[in-house]
Amino acid sequence: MKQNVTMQQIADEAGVSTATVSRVLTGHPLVSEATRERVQGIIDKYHYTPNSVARSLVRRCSNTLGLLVQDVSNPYFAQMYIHAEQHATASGYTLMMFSTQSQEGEQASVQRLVRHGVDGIAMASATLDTLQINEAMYGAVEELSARLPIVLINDPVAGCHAPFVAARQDEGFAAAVNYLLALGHRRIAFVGGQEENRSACTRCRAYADALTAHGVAVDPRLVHLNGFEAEDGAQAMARLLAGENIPTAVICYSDLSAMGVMQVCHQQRLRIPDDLSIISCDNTYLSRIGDPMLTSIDIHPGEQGREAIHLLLQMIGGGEVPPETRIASDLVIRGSTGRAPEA
Amino acid sequence: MKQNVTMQQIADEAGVSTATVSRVLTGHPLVSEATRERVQGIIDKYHYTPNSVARSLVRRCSNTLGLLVQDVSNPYFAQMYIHAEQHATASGYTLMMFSTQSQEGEQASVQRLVRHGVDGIAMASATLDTLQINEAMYGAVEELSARLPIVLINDPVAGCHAPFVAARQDEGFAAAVNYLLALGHRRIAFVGGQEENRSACTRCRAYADALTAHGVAVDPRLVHLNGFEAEDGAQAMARLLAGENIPTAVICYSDLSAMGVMQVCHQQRLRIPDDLSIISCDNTYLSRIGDPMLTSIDIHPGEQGREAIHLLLQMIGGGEVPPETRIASDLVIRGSTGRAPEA
DNA sequence: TTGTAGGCGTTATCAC
DNA sequence: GTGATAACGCCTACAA
Repeated sequence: MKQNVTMQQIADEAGVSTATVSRVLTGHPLVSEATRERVQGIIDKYHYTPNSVARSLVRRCSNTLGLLVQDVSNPYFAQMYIHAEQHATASGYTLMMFSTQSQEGEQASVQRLVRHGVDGIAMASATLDTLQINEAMYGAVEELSARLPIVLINDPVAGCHAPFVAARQDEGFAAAVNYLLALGHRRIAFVGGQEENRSACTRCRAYADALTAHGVAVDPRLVHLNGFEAEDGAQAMARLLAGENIPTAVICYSDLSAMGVMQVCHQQRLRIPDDLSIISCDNTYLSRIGDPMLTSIDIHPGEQGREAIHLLLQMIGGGEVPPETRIASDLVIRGSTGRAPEA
Repeated sequence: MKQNVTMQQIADEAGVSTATVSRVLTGHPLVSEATRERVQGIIDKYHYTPNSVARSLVRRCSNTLGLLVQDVSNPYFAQMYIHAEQHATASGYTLMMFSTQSQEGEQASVQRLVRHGVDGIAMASATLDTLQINEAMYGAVEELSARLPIVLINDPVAGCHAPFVAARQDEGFAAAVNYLLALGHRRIAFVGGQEENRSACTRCRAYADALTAHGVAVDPRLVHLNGFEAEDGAQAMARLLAGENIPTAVICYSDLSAMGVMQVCHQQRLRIPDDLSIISCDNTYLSRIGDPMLTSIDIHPGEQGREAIHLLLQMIGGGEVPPETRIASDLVIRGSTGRAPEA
């Protein structure tokens, strides 16, 4: 392993001090054109780039940001990451992403980000998206945000004072219900998510509220918060079809849930949207690769990621940021929704 | 922003020198039980963790590894990352992943990893997976691997001497063809990938070779290397169905390609596998969320990632590593393949 | 067993 | 304009 070239060597060869090299590097104005050129020549010759570890140490900032997501293999989070990364890069920062996979890994990941000296952290935390209060995590976040810019990507958490960015999931789901009602549907099911999950509850409550607001009673047999995976969606759909009050439309927690629902519909030869309408949420590419393509609630994961980075940069710059940033949701209409079948 | 606790403060409060604190931290044996406990107490009290930036600087290694992938939103790469990350973490390392999205971003990403002082880099490079020789990239990799452990995740590249890990794509695709031939298929199409892409060529050649080995001529009208996206798969399938020599089976470059193929089949009311058999590659969760589930060639992205990290760690430890590591491919049979329809 | 001192590669504050 | 010099927070001979 060849040693990396150091600033001292550049300085020696250029016959100047390291201070001057440093000035050339950072574009400091007080350096004569002649020396600047000479030094730059040596720098180019060796393809020298300053050691950012040393630089971070003395500058006490690393130009690095952290992003925590639950699972990158979910295109929803992948999208969030990609956009966050682009924004960070465009702003001269490097984004370190960790996919925690499990709630247990979350605190450890935060610790690692901190130790690696990131200048700020955006968290799409799983732990903070549950209803069961996790004191340890709350405390950790509170403590952390006293030392470091922290932005939560989530619905608001009581007791956490970090600014957050979140989609208007409620509006999106209400719009979805209204759209289905307008198409004549009355037996509308909700599939996916989990009882203890805050996002799932928010979405499900928006669904229920929109129904009751239009005088449609919520049938608990049509509500299946049985998990986040495609397979869970499939199971829920199978049970719905085996049940008594068969729905004419299904609203899904996510694209993934919807894929499971679609799978069962195909298996059972249900025609979509003739026999059953489906609306998913997330509007990732998954909503476009099935047949028919899914009408989907776009909660803009990319924008959420981008905005989180934006807020982080503001905070690092010493600016004030609003305690909450809301991203609008849009209902993207595609082929999976249609008029309710004549009863 | 509260200052972080430093080693000096711990030392002061414990009434020892920083050297002793350091020894406690690193588990050095030569420190009395009494002082160790006292120091550890203070450390725990403040939740002190050593600043890893400073540590990296003096140790001249960061316990950090880099992974470059083309696109994390592709579950294939997400899987690779997740397993690589797990292995790195289990080995006391932190993995920094960059999703380059474009070939242009690749070199910049490598540069950033290097500057951030990673101890080694695993690259699932897009640039190195093309047939058109990219001198710049070759040079960069060669130069890099003289200074830093580098592992390529790819088929071998002439002129690059970094060790690589790659799946036996050829075997997987040959097995897929053989399986279809055994089911009586003769008109077998290939869909997805790109002419200039090395992986695509490897897979397509394996497909062609397996066919000719069994005396089946390759019909160029059945080969569509028209892109990597699901949509490209859909277009190819649409063209196949509009063509003269309609296939009874399709082998797809990837799960994504296969999703597009499936989409068109559903649209055109083709029954799978009765009218058409489909085999995909990658065996990500995509292959399990459609109906029917896809028979798929598993090229074990997770194992590739894990193995790449393993090799990197070996190299860092000064060990010798084999120039090439091959991962077997398996054909996972599911519902999308069946006997050829009677002609 | 513990402390002192020097250095890791930069940057920033002074003088000159 | 430029160059010493002192940090930044930690590790490691070497000395005690």
